[in-house]
Amino acid sequence: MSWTDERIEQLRSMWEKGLTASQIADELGGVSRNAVIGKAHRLGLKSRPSPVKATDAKLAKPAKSPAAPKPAAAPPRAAVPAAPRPAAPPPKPEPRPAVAAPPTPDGAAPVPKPDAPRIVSIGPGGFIRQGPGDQQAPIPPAPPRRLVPAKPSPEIADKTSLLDLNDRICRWPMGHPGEPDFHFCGEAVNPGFPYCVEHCGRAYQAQLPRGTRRPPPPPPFGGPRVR
DNA sequence: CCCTGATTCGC
DNA sequence: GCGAATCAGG
Repeated sequence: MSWTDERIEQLRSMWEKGLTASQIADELGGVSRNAVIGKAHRLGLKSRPSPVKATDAKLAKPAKSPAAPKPAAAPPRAAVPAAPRPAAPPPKPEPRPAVAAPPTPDGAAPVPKPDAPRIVSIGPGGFIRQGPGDQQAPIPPAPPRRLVPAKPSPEIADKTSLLDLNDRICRWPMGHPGEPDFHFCGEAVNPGFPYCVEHCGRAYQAQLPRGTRRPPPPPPFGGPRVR
């Protein structure tokens, strides 16, 4: 497997979400946990709570002198033909961070405090969608005033692969990356958005005042795993 | 032992 | 640049 832009973005997103390297490796598939960590460091995004003691700048390490941490003659790294390791085991379930939903007493006035914890929605690839209040500089190119009803397109019997993606078809992932039936929505996009009208509704969700319960939280990657 | 991330270094 | 091997803490 190679690090395509798509996969790098998934790595970034998951890494910043706090998923472990193993989980990320599982989601991406075809890469080891070490590969994920290595790539993350190469990307510059590093240093999340590590079990290993972070070397404090002030703390000098007496045990390790810069003179010769590792002498030249140290070939324990012999190329031993190890047994073929399973390249890509089937992904395993992963604990999804539950959406924070502070209980509001019935009848209580849903007054949104400025610093109240936000309920965020998760988009495909694990992006954290911003609530309306977080939109500092509106990035959406041209939010349409009115959403047209999604037109069903029965002729999408064929799956839309990664190679089929372009600027005009919906990139919403269906299934999970690495799995055999993983594909993309492929519907015509909502103009100005990377997704079709239906999936724009999943990707961009307005934050409703407290107390109002909306049906289902949007699951990333198109839904919970079925195993 | 298991897990984690960090680092090294041959490729 | 990549990632297995290795290290080191929890």
